[in-house]
Amino acid sequence: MFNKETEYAIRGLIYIQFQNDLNLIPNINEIALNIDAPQHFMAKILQKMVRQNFINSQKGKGGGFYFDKTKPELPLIEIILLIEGDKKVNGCAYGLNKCDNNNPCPLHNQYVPIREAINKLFSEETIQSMAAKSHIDFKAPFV
Amino acid sequence: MFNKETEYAIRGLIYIQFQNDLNLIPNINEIALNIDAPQHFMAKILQKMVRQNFINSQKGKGGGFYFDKTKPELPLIEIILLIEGDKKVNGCAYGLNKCDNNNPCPLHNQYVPIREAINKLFSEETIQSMAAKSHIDFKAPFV
DNA sequence: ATAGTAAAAGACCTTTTTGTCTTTTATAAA
DNA sequence: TTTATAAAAGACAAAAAGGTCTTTTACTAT
Repeated sequence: MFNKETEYAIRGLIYIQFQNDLNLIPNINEIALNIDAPQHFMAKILQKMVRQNFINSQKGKGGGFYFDKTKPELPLIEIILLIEGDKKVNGCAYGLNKCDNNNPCPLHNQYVPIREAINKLFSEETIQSMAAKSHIDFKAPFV
Repeated sequence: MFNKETEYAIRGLIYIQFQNDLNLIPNINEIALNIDAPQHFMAKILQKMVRQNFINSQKGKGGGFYFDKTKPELPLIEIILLIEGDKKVNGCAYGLNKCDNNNPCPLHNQYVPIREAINKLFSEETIQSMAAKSHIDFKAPFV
């Protein structure tokens, strides 16, 4: 469904939120280890998240990553759009650049409702709602 | 939704079927041109389709590609599985290797019905049913 | 037969994605 | 104020996806 970068981003953010809920601020090392992502690749991804203001970071001893609790929840779709772009979520499955009700590709009519369901799911589901569904035993479920 | 190879494969096969319906056997040059794919890349893809027995080919003057009319219709899912593999269509969106009702990822319950709808669509829709929905004016809709 | 045509095959190249390594900068605790 | 720590930055490398070019093989129409 998603590429690696998006997958790591989602898992990493959920891990951060999950730890934040326990009043902890995890660092990259810990995050990468627990969500099974390459450490430095994960670092780059989280830098991007910080630049986008999805999360905050703290340098130095005791530092790490955390969500601003005063901000609204972060829907998955924002992460997907940032990393994979609009085509991933609104593009034509057949590859037409303009594909709509007036100019439908051979898949259009059947595909549209599915695409809408996907959009709905990823707009409603947030990092916070997903963190709440996660297990305490977060470790190594990706093997 | 799909990678380039799958997209070209689907479009190419539909083009072939569409021309076959007019009693024509298109060659690679014509196919690539009309579906807006790179010629030699398209050639490789169609070779794969021939090896899988999805289509037949004919070398020499007047040659090209065609479907065996005595065979059943070709569902999209077979092409997708061949090129992108099972994960594309049955993988966990969150990246778990085992994700099921007993061991659900935070997206599982909401994602499963969508995945099933996608599977249903691509199992029911065939190259032949899509060719039947295509326009005579096949050319250059991909710009 | 043979000449022309079109697919098959395979070597090669480019771009994107994924991943690694090293250096720099900021911060907090001692 | 120094030291340890952790994020930021950026150069580099490997692998995968996407694409090109050339040669070989097979076939068909003449």
